Amino acid sequence: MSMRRIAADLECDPMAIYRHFPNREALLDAVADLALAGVVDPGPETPWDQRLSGILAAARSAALQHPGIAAHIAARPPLGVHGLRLAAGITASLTEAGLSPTAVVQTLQTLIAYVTAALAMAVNAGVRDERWHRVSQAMSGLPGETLPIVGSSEQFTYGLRLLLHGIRAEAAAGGSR
Amino acid sequence: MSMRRIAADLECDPMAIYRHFPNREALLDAVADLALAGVVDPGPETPWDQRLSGILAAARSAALQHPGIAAHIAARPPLGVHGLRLAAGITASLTEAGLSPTAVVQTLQTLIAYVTAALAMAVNAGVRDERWHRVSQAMSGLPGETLPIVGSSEQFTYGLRLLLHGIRAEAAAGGSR
DNA sequence: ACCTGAACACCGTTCAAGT
DNA sequence: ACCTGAACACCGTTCAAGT
Repeated sequence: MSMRRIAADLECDPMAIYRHFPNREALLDAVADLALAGVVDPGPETPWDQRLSGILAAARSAALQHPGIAAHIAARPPLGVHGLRLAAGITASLTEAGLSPTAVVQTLQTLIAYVTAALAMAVNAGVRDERWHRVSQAMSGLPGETLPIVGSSEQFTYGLRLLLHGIRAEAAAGGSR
Repeated sequence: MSMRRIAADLECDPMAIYRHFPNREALLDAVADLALAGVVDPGPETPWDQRLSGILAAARSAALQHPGIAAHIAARPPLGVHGLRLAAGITASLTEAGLSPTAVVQTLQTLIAYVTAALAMAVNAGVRDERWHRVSQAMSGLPGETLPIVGSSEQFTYGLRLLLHGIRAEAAAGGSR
């Protein structure tokens, strides 16, 4: 929620917020970046794939700890200091993996797309989205109990593993280009 | 935009809409599904990876032809008739690829996450998001002209290729499980 | 010069009042 | 019984009026 709601929680006039931020979006950007402050980059000593997974998983769980802001993180490019710091870590990992500069940027975009979507799913799925449950049941015919939960960290890890396979294949195929 | 706006365009009372749909979300779900009506599934004769790419790319471009509804498609599970039809096509492709039933459901979720995120990027990036441009520049040091455009179909295809690599690897590793 | 809060132009939805 | 539209409880933001 926002502006009036935040102002009420802060026990101040709604307009006082506009003294500090030009608009609602700027305020949410700032909060979003703050939510990523605690995410640690394992750094260049860690193997690139572990570093990559580490950053992405940590960013995901950090965002989920502030569910109110997760939707906004999911919707905007990471231009705050912490967002850029993590993007730099991912970029370094991908470069170390052997991708060309162009491939690094494309893969960075793909990864951010994936994390934000996984985040969005986790947020508006609660923990188990009844709607998703119905899709899965309709498709698979599996009993409900064994289905992977939408937006779960297991589900996130699975998709990330697919992408890591792709990155390795891409690096092997065109690394020097 | 919505309810009052739609009613104005329809030249009717805003409340008349509530005679046909219980709420705004139900209306948008219906419109979203309609937007996917024209997406054709190449069908089982087509090799699974081409079928998969075909469905996803077609769904993406169909959604982008109605930019007003793309954001909603990006935010909700595909439970309309056309959404389920496409999900069934994807499921069939993944099964043919050799994934286990559980892997099929997990991969389906991953793919939908990716498409919806790519869609969201394309929508709120216009065609070239100045914010994204800044991230990419900060990261890569490449001249702006050569950067892949955020939310472009080339960018979409690149990420999809990564995922297809992952699916093939997964099928080869654990197909019979 | 600074800050407050009334006011503007919205929104989705409810529900009493009309037919 | 059906439908309309006034009203409710919001929203982000502007801007005139106060100090």
